[in-house]
Amino acid sequence: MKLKDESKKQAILEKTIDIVFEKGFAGVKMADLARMVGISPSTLYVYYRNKEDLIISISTELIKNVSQRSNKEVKEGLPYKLTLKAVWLYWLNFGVNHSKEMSFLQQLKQSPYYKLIPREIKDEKAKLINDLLELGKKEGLIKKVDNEVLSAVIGSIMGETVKLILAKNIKLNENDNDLMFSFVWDAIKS
Amino acid sequence: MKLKDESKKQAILEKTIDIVFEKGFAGVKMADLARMVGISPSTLYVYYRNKEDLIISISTELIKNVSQRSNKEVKEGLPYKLTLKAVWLYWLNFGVNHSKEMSFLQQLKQSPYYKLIPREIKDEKAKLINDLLELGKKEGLIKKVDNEVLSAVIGSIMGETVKLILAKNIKLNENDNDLMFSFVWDAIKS
Amino acid sequence: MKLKDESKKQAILEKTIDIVFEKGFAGVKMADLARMVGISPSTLYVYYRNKEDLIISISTELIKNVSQRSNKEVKEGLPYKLTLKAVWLYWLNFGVNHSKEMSFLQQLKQSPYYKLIPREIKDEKAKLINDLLELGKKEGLIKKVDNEVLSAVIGSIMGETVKLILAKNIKLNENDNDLMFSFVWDAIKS
Amino acid sequence: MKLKDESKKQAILEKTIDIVFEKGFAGVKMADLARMVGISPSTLYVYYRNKEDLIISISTELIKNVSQRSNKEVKEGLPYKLTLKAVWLYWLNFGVNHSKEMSFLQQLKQSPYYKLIPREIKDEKAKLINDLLELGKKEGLIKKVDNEVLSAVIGSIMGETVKLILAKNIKLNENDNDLMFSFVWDAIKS
DNA sequence: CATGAATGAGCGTTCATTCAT
DNA sequence: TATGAATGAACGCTCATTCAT
Repeated sequence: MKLKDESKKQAILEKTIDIVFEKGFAGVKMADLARMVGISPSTLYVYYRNKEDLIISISTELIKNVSQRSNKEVKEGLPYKLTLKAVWLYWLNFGVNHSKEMSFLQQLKQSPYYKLIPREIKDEKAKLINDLLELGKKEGLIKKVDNEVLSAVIGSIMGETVKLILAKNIKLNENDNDLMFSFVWDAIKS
Repeated sequence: MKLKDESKKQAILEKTIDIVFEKGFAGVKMADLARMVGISPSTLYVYYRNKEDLIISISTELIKNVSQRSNKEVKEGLPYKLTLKAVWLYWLNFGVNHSKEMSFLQQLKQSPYYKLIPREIKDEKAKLINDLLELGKKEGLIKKVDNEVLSAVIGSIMGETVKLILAKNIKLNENDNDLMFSFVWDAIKS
Repeated sequence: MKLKDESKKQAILEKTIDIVFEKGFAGVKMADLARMVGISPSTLYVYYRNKEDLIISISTELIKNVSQRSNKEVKEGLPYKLTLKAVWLYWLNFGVNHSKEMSFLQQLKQSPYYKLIPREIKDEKAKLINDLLELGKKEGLIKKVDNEVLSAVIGSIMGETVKLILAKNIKLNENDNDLMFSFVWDAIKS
Repeated sequence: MKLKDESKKQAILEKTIDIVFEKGFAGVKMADLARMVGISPSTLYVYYRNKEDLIISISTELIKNVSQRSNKEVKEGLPYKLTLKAVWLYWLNFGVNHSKEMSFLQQLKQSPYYKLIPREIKDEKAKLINDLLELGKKEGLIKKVDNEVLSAVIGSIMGETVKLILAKNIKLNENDNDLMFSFVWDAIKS
């Protein structure tokens, strides 16, 4: 398998996500990863300085990707609750359709690598939801609680919801969407 | 250091929890653990067949302990919401006062060891809350949703809440209790 | 080959010296060394924390050994020149009969490990000769030059002399001894 | 960076000497060297078959350079001791002013590469001093000892002297010159 | 019961070298 | 001539596990 430049980096990224999904961060072995990509272990070190750099770079790339995409879900002019719902649904769908990436990001937060990711990258990911929550609080629509608490609650509900949807192999219909969002909305609305 | 059987097993359990709290499951090294307990690495194999057996046994023991304790919190004759709140508060307090055990159980769920724990043990942990949720649904007080979904939501909110309380070093007062429980109740009530 | 404790450490020491003699410090490979001693590479790490620790420990041991032995060569009551000659001859003989150890110590000085050896160990080795040189200067017998210069000159002459004796397979007789010492004495006498 | 053949070879030579001075022969990494020269590692293989060839070629070049230069220091008609002193001083000055090259040549002698250098090149370096020593012996001025012994003594004293001068940052004045040379002369004179 | 000694299997990483362009 | 990409062969080191005592 002779792939070129960027596509090889892409392959490394994908296979790493696969491994983390199946075996967690501790299961990422450079030799295994290389074999899955179809390259020599030493070739990995052409692209990344070491394992840590590989994980951090891939994490950063992933966070940037999903952050950019979810920003596009915010349409002007919608009522607050619907905007929040749109973002929520986007993330829920993303989580269901990109469960490996979602799993990667969740496991990342509890891995020792998380603290090594540049603050600006982390902030980028949190900015959209934080802005939304601030707006909701200013309009008196949601509980006046620390953003960290609110977004942790939302995030954890979403994570578990995605896991359960996937585990039970449910297709999301309109009713399901409403139900799932009601957990969030009811939890945080004032 | 001369310890009798059971107290040595207890020491192993405690030190393992300490390590998982500080470094996660990947940080549990048989040699380190033995040193912390004050015994030889080979002695660990007198008590447990191998590392997996050690982790599984300790996890099982821990789950049994906390399950038994929370059962005692259910008093007869209280209104439903208050019973649920009592259980919630018990767990919240437990999480705050036994943060290491709590952390262990949370990390366990995402570790490769979780799937190796006997189903009956996992069920035992879930039984109390499942019974409570069934009751609530029968009385029409909470959303008619799969118990797994509901308990996952409750569990995840609690986990994050405990984390935040500990991170911010907040003492729980009556108002905080009410606020935190409102997240849960508002989320699941019908 | 099943050796016990101290004899195994001794075997590691000897084989390490052999390797340094034949291939220099850069040629010391943990796996090679282990094979030569007849143990597993990981067993080396039972005795030494890592390669650096192994080299430093062995160097320290060696320096201590030879320092102690040469101290015994100083007899009271001899004229200064003869005392110096006795020490010199002791070292020359030691160098010829323990050429591997000698080579080890010389190569050590130019290896990156030298700076990691505790100062007190290095001082111990230099103390005897420094004391002798100080005495010689006080009695007006040798050049009033920095001890470091003098001992470097003596040491370098000795090192080269030993090398040449070995290369040419010369047996030392009384005349040779006198000749070799004359290099040193003539160089430093005032 | 566009360099012509010879100047690129010169750059490789200089940077190699720099590396050996700073980190020793074991510290010469083809990739590092290439980066310092401003070329690609593979370009090194356009100029040299492999690392060994590179080291040997550079060593040979260096030996030739310094041999040629010191030959010019021998003026006809001077008394023997002064001729020897002139050569000695030339080398001492060379060692102090070209400490990197000097260090390279000294380290070379103890590196595994030394035995791979053609005998004729080594002889070329020794020829001048050997001729001088032969002359001295014929005139009955210096000890009738093997040239190798004598030149090793002279060389080792010089090496240490240069090291000490550099370490102590001494400027050479007339007295110092005399003192240092006295070590040599006193050692070898008959 | 307890352990000191030993190890095999594996991991992350380095580096001289090759090769198609 | 020059090089970017790739790699095989090592190397230092870790760690769960075994075994004789």
